[in-house]
Amino acid sequence: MVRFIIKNCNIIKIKDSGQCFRFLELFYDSFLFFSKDKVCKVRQLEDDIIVRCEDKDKSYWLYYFDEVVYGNKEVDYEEFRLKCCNDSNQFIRDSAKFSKGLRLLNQNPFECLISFIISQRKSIPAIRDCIEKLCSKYGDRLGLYETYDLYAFPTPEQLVEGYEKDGYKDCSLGYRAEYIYNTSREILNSDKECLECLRIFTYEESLAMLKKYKGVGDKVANCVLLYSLGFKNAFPKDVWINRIFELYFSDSDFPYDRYEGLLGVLQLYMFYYIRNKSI
DNA sequence: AGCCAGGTCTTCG
DNA sequence: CGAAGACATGGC
Repeated sequence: MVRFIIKNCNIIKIKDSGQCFRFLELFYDSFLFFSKDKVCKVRQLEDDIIVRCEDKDKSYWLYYFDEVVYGNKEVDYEEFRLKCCNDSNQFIRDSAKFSKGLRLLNQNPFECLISFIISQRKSIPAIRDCIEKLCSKYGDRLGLYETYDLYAFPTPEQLVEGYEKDGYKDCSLGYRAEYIYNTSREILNSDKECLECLRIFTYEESLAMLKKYKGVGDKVANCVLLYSLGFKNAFPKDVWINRIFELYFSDSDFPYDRYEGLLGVLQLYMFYYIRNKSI
């Protein structure tokens, strides 16, 4: 096991930001986070987090928490947030003030894609519930932590087999089951984990390729680009963002230019703020 | 009972 | 193009 600190990072805000679904609350400041077939334990300090994981997974989790970025330029989150705190629009200022320590994650692309296919017309607790059912039913069992059985996210192969066996029965997926099956099958049949390759294409190219999967529209595709493929300028527009635009911005005066390159971080701040401010 | 949930697909003009 | 309906399921 290895331990390391990530500075200026708030795991409680991250888990409430709607970008990831697989975590387990052990205590108010202590969580297990899951990604693909890996687990780590995270504890919140004042402004930083401590991560504990297997030695071999250290670089995986550093990347997951966007602390180390291969190829791309690293984001100075606090610098960006302070810039947002100076915006002329009050909603942007309030969102940024509320979001100190929040950051984007680099999730596994397949897991992210399936998760956001499930997300359509479901509440966040319902999404989490569906995903956990898929994992415990079709994913590899990782072991026991205290009283919890831990499972990996299913591989494309496991999801293909699972649907052909029982159609994801009892996973509450409804009409999404077929979307998940078709997507998993296409990915399995197209030269292994082609999703990772999308990093090297342009935003427009990768967006178009994701939208070819049935059940993946503009919003889901942008979530996958932003939360798993390093496209930090992707800007998913869901019902909440649309509400924000109606309430706080008159037609097309959103400051896209001012935040060009990191629009996805601003989107995260606004989504997190509108969903959590009253709590 | 009826509406909504981090939408997308199909169909029709 | 843009608008309108359909789509499974569960919670309130």
